[in-house]
Amino acid sequence: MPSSNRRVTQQDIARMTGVSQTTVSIVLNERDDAAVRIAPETRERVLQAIRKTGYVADPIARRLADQRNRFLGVFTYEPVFPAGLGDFYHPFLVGIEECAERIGCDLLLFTSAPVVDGRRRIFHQDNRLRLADGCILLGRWLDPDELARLIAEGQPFVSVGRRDDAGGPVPYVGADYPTATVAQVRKAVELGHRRIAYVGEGAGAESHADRLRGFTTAVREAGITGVHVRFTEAADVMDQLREHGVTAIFVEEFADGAVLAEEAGRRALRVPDDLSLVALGDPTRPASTDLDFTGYRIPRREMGWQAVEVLSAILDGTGGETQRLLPCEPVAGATLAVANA
Amino acid sequence: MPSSNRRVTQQDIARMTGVSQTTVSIVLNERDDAAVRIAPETRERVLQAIRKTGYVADPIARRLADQRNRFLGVFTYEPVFPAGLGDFYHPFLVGIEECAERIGCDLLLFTSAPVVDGRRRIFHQDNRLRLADGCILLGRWLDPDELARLIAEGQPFVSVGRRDDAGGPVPYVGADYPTATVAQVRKAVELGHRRIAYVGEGAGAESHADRLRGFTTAVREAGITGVHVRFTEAADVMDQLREHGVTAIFVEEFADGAVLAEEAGRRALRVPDDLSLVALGDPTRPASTDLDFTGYRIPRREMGWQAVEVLSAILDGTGGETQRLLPCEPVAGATLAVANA
DNA sequence: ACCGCTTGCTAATGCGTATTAACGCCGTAA
DNA sequence: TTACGGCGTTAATACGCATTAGCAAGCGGT
Repeated sequence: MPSSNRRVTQQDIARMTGVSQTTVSIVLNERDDAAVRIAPETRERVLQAIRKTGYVADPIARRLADQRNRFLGVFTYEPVFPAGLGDFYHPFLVGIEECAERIGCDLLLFTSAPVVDGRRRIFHQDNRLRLADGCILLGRWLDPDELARLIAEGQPFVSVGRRDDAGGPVPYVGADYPTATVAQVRKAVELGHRRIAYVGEGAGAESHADRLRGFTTAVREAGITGVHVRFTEAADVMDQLREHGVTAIFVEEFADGAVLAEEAGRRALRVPDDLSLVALGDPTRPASTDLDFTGYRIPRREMGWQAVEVLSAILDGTGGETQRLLPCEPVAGATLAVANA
Repeated sequence: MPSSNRRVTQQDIARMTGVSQTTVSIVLNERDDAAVRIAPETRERVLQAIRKTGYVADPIARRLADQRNRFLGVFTYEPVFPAGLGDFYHPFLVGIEECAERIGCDLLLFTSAPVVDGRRRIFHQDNRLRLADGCILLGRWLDPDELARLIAEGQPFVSVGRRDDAGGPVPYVGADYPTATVAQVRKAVELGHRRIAYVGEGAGAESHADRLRGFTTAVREAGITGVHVRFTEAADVMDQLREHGVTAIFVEEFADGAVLAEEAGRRALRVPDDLSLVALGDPTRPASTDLDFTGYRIPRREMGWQAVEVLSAILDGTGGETQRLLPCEPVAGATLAVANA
């Protein structure tokens, strides 16, 4: 019952028991080496003092000695807890947290990263990434220059989502968009579609490029016609698609799919009877629709989980593949049907 | 370009620059005492080395020496990122993150706290709360023993949600349930209700007790009849309420309200024509209902924000009220109408 | 009596930072 | 010439813990 304000330290316990601080540390850590041992009665005396005072080792000092703080940083260009609902990032974080809990690490959210030109920056006046043992990077698009610098500086990190090389291979856990997209196109081909379209950027973020690549590959493989249309305005896009005689549309962004479906309705086109729609992934923006879209699901939670797993392996120096692609789960849905045009 | 795995230290910078570790520390902390000063050119040399290496002070060491590292801890008894949707805690975290970003602190999520007896514990073998400068505690119910210990040990923390004294006043930012509840009851009274009920625990968590207290106060004030029924099964509860001739029900839990509305429907009772329903706060569990409930909204985001504000004040030693109650915003809704019984 | 071995413990050190006291230098006043 | 004070920097230390090397005592064997 020390009324003093100061925390009880091993030194205090040592003095109370008439032993050295080292002894207290040894007893605490239950070390049973041949090299260092403590007589049972001494051990008991120390333990009693510990119990009496309610002593707990200071985690800060412990980690100083450890050379590891067991913090995993989480960096996102947007706020980690977005204000908007229908949150795309949430599942990743669920996986990240679950795995972090499992391996006994705390998560450090870099909320203090200053916002420049409308988004956070990794590198800035005082880059706090180093505060953690390693970091998870989250975002549809990561600045290649910043990635390159991370690699050059040898900072342990893992990206959620595949990334192109940036002056070296980038450790990542991504979704296998090409394979998943190819599967969707094949399904459409089997249903008789011969003129299909990819609607979206198809470039910029790796996840977009990967989808388009899968689309293009499958189109060539099947020997059918595939057009690529950037999304601008629903009416314009739909005009173009109709001109090309497209019967199935593959949308990069779920939300764009919802908008196109609406436009189709306006033109008295039934989905999927007159026009098929396939959503290449989950909504990244809120989208309102009653349709049960055909497409695939990004294994977000699993990606988060495995990203932490890979990071952990990197930190432990355990070998292992540092680039992983996870399969997307197909969703049957109700917007893809037999071609009819 | 140090390819070594070790993190860069002040000592490294010092060696690179040909100065002492002390000098580096001084430059870093921008100390401008009369007692200790550094020539501008030396300072510049050091700063360049720091920039080149991307050095950041080890937060652990800093905290050991300095007692501060600009981390704010966030402790929750449940996972911070819950798997379920319709997440009750999310808005609190949005506010917490926003304010943390504002004051330039990073957030440390204590995901590593081990689960004992089905929930996380603050105190255990190595309590990591101290790793942060201060902590935000989140949860419907916080163990009073753990709170008492936090207070006794003088750990800086703030609870989101009002808490009873635990061996001393608990710093908190809570919602003013009593006032908000009184207002709802008064509204019902004005509409002619004379026999009303409170459905819920009304005890245990402070937030429950506060609601019931408001209810009781208002009932007494109005000189009407108020009964308290614990929620068990919808049918049972409804039976009891009908026996008492209740015309307006105040539910502690939104979800229970939804269930009761359903039960009412089963008995051909129209809401609100035959029976009024008031929800005392937002859903804490997912609830499916088409009803636009009358009641009030808990200022969750604002509570999170202000909790960080209070914590920051505590850490700075700035005075100020450490117990705040925020008003709840009334929601007109469509489930409270003129009494009819 | 000496060596060698075991047992039980401690002194010393390092981890990375912040702080304090002090040191050497230079110029100026006494 | 000496004393002195401002300037720029550093050596030393503390923080609380873990770890390593090593010390002292006891004991059996030659």
